[in-house]
Amino acid sequence: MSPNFSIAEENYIKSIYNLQQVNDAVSTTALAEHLKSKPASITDMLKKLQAKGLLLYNPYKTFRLSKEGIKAALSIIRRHRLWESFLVHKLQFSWEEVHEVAEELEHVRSKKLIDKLDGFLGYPKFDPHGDPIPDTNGKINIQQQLPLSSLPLNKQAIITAVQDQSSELLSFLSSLKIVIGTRLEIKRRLAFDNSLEIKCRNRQPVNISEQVANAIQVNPL
Amino acid sequence: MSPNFSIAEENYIKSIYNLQQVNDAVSTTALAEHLKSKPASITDMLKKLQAKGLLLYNPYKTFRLSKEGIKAALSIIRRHRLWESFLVHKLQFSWEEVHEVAEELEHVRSKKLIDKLDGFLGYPKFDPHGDPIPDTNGKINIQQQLPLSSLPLNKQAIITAVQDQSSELLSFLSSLKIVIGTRLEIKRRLAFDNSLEIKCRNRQPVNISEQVANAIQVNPL
DNA sequence: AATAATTTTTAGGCAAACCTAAAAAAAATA
DNA sequence: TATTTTTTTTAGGTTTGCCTAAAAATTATT
Repeated sequence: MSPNFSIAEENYIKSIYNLQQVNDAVSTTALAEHLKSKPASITDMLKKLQAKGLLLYNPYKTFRLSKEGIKAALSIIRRHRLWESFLVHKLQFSWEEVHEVAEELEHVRSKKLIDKLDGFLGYPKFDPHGDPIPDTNGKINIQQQLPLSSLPLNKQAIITAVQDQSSELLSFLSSLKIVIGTRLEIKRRLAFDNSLEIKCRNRQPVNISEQVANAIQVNPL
Repeated sequence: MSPNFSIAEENYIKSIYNLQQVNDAVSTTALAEHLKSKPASITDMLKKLQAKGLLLYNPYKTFRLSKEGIKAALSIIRRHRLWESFLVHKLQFSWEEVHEVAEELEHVRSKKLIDKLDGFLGYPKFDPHGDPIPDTNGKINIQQQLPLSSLPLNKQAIITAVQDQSSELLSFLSSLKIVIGTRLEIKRRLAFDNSLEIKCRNRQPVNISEQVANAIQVNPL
């Protein structure tokens, strides 16, 4: 008897989950931006989610999902990622265009459908973006994390975190379109300074220093 | 630029389409029953649909979809029937349990998704219930209708109508679990009385008289 | 044709999910 | 610490889609 949430609620739950993966707790403004809505609307929904026991929330403070909320989030994320896999592997959608469609499909709430789809796809462990797919029970493969500098040559990996107090590095990387979630591999390792030539999907390779590579955490696929 | 309808609107359009297939025009009460809602709610929506040019409607009279409305209906029905096919043929859902899930999937409005799904399924002409699937342009195969008595041996067909004033025949047939929509084929034709041995899917064959076979209209697959 | 019964619409409300503008609280700064 | 700035919440409003109860129109019956 897993409870049923409205589409709006599901979107909030998923967004909060995604944001708190990065920052541990979420602010009203951040969530409003993520959902392209207004802070006042967020407050409305926070109260509803808290009343349902999905959210740990004190007025004027940041908030995060409860155990229950995380369970709900993982089930929504499972649906999303399985549909993305279906779209790419069965319907030949390209990697970039699946998100929007999966965003709609994920709201079809039939456990049987999703479990059958999972089987049809061969119980994939990762979606086409390299993100892990939670299993029927909501268990998600803990992402193995290592510094980019220790990633073997030509092995694909996803950026999971960037160690950076100043956020200078973060903005440098994001100017290169390298952000958390970006999939990349190392094409070359230059011996004289240990700098790396990295390649993101279909983009031109870029060169980064050993120090930067040490600060980037990745999850090998 | 096909216009986008809300889920509620789509459900109304589809129900009106289905009802007017039987009766040519639809009444407020009939639609309310079909949608499990109340007549007053129907009136509300009728005004909206008329304002959008989807409905031919005069207050206190029966109504029907406009050209535009039929076009919209066919696109929704296309989605529904393709998803039903997917569920049965790819995910091994049984024939009876697909409707509910397809009811949700049909509201995912991505033409590209549906056209790709169509290709993935091999451009099926009929859904698992035997109902015809409209093509990308909304063209639907007109159901060829003939009396069961003229159906060739071993050719599958779907019952589309039963000619019966008294409804005595209808209740007799439904006691045999033979209703509109039932899929069957003729296994034997007995020469001495022209009675037929018919077989429905995985059930035991039953025998029906020539008169009954004349009253049953079918659509060969 | 007049009246009764049924069907449909109108009127007024409700809940969900959003919004803007103003008030309150928290955080940053002088 | 006091003040300013930023963030969050409250108050009140909108739209969509539904509801009930009463009024109006249509249909059926006498």
